[in-house]
Amino acid sequence: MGHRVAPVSESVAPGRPRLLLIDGHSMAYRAFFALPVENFSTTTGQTTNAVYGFTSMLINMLRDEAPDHVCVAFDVSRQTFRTETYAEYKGNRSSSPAEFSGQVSLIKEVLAALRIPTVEVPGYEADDIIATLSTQAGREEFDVLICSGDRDCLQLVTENVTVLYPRKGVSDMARMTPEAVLEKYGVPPERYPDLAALVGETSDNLPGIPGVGPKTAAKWIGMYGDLDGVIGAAGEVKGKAGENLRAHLDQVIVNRRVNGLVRDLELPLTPQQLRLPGWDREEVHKLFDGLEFRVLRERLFETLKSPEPEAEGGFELTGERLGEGTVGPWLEAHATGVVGLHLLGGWRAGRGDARALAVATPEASEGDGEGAAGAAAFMDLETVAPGDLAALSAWLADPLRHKVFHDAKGPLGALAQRGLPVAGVLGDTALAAYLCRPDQRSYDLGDLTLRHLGRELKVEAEDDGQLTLDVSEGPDEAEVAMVHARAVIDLWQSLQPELHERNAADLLTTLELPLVPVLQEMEEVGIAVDTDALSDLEAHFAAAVSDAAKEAFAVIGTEINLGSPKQLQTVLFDQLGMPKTKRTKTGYTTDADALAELYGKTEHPFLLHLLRHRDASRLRQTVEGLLKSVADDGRIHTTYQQTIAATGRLSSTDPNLQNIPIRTEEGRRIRETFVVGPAGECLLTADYSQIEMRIMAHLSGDEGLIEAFRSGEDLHRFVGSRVFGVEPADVTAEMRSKIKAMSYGLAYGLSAYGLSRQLTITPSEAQGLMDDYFDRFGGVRDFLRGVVDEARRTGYTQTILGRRRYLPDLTSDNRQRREAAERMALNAPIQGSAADIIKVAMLDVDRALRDRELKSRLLLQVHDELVFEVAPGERAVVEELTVQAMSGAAELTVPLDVSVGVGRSWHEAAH
DNA sequence: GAAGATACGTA
DNA sequence: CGTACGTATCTTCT
Repeated sequence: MGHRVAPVSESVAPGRPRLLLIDGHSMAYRAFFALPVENFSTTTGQTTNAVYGFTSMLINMLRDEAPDHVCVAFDVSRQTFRTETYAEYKGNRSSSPAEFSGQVSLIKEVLAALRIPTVEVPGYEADDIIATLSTQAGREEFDVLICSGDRDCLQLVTENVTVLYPRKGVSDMARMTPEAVLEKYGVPPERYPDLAALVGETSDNLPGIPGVGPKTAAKWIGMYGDLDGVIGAAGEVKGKAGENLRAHLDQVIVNRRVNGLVRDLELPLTPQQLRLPGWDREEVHKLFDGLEFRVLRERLFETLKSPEPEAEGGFELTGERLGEGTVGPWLEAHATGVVGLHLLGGWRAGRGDARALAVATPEASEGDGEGAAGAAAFMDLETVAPGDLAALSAWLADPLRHKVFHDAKGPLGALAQRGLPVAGVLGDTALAAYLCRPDQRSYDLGDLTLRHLGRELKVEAEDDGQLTLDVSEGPDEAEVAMVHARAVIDLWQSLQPELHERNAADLLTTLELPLVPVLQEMEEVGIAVDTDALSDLEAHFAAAVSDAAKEAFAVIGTEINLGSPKQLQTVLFDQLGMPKTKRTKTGYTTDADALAELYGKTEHPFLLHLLRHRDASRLRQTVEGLLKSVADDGRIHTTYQQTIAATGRLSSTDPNLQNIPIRTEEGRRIRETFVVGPAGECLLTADYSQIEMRIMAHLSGDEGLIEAFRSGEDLHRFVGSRVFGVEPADVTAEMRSKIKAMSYGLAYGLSAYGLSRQLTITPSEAQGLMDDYFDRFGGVRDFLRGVVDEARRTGYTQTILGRRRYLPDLTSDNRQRREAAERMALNAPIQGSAADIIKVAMLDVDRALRDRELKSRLLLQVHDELVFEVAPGERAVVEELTVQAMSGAAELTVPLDVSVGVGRSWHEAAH
């Protein structure tokens, strides 16, 4: 037998005991319909959607409500005292689907493994058990929560009894308190069965009074006090409703007899005996293995493990400001193992300034006593004595002295620019946390220490209970910096197991971490800009904007703000009476697609001017932004974000150089202003051709697609010839563009409907096109399906380098969220593998440039493209080693083609 | 002034 | 009812 784990309850603050009562059947049935049957079956063919949904709901309850007593009640059979009273009771219910029936016993097994008591009583329903327990518990000072999809339970609601009624699926619950019941139904909880008797309950096959809904029923109960009052006054109720009431009095009385819950059953257990005894880890493992519940298992263990020590306070500190002559000795004494570093200073856009450095050793290293405090030191880099600086410099540059930073890119650059290059960077806590959970929005050090260490990022206050006079004086800069360094090293150590569990340790060491200095240098170098040309462009686009605005105003006769969607809607739909477009949250869309469609319908010239205005002001705004970003050296230094995109891509900010226009002629003029610097020979761009489709071919192993890439034929032409059954030469431009749209759409989880919208064909034509595609490229279909299935089983997707993306929503009972997660699951391995590959290429190129001591530099990365500034005389060698590095970055079953171009501007270097 | 919504540029 | 981003602008709320 497995060892017991302490129940959640023991950690909950003392107070009134909390009892959770669940209607097992009702919730299981809800779960069954909330989750798609076809997505939940084990390899042996057992359907598990209801078990999954129920267990998921249960885990959420245990986590969010932290009950210390729990009971799940089940119905025994359909024969109850109610069917004796009223033979038709629930007579309308068809027998439950075959896939459902078998799952109830599995749910009972889950409950058994969790040591959650279940109760059932022949002749009675789960609701009666719940009613009895909640009545008893109410007398014994419990707070009671009832989880049931049966509205009859609402009669049990009191100040201390709340019903959680599922709104949608099994995760979205309405908290029905007395106030909520009154608000929703217009009667207090104890009168609810009176109301239900009048209105009827379809799901129980209890007919109500025709023409009487909750509003009328609530009004009557309000007037006559309760059902007896209503019945007594039946004679005086006027109108059709009154007639119907008199005609159906018998049914109403039956209804009321049947829907009242029994509160005094003989039960084998009292509320006190429902206390959770702790659960059986081993049995849960065995059971979940059989059910193939990987994600749920993790959620369960995460939820029910000894709860997080909630922000147990901050960090204790034993640290010192290093004075003259002490830096070398301190480092020798303390900084021999891995240490955390925290730099004070500033850095952005590749430039940095390092003012002071804090170093901390782990809080408790092996061999030390329990809670032994590590050492910490602080040194001011601006005032440090030459001898100390030399010692620090040697230590920083020593690759055998292992260091960990949080978000190293800025600090490494800042230190290097102060003449202190750093080697031996073993880790980066921001990158580590990102690789473990790439969907997080922030990897702020404070958030991470709270999340992983359960501690606030602050200096532990001296708790001597005394008020000091100078309350305003907090910890000084050095203390704060040392605490940060301590947090970094403690966090690093606590991240290790997770890093290995999630297969991310190698990815960190061999890919993301080595990329840090590469990105740092790209930012520092920047790209040269022809500011004069850029200013000319600004004027040009500004003129186009006011031109278009003038003409637009002339057409409609008023001057509105063309940038305001709200004002546009007034003009388009109210004043000009155009047909309504697709809905947005606040009205109707005025996006470019919709405007073009409107123009097709109305040919109204205002639309043309508006579109021109949009284009021109967009371009002007882009140019303005770029002009503002030009640094004193005449170059733009973007910042690359390495922990933002959940798929593993980089992103670029301040300014974003990954979305510089290229599609339109006017837009491309902006690319002409990105130029080679004065000392360079030219710019060189190198990009992967169709890398995502190649990855699709590789991952799917589809013979047809692989052949397409090996044949050297134009991809879309080749695929088109297969899909349409014609010779490649006979693939028309229209056929080719349809195929192109579909091929790319597949990698995004495009639906037939979406494809039809994009190609302006009917959904069934689009479906036909997709069917033909998959007939010819069945491997692609199998692959896409397999990706989602596997992700649902394991909880994550994987790239070719093992980069994971966790998608818990794949098993959400909310269809929108689930389908969104499915599309992410389709896309993540493809987009992410492409990101892996180009990162490998960047490392290889950087190493090659360094090894050969070339002066040319990598400047930009735009997802599948690299931009270099080529030093005089190096064009051929840079081209050669770039192609080498990029096409050799991964071994795929298809070649990785790279195309290269050179020119004085980014535009000219395109190809 | 912050926050949300809308629109749109790239791969 | 197509993935991944960043930025500018307008609107609404605090």
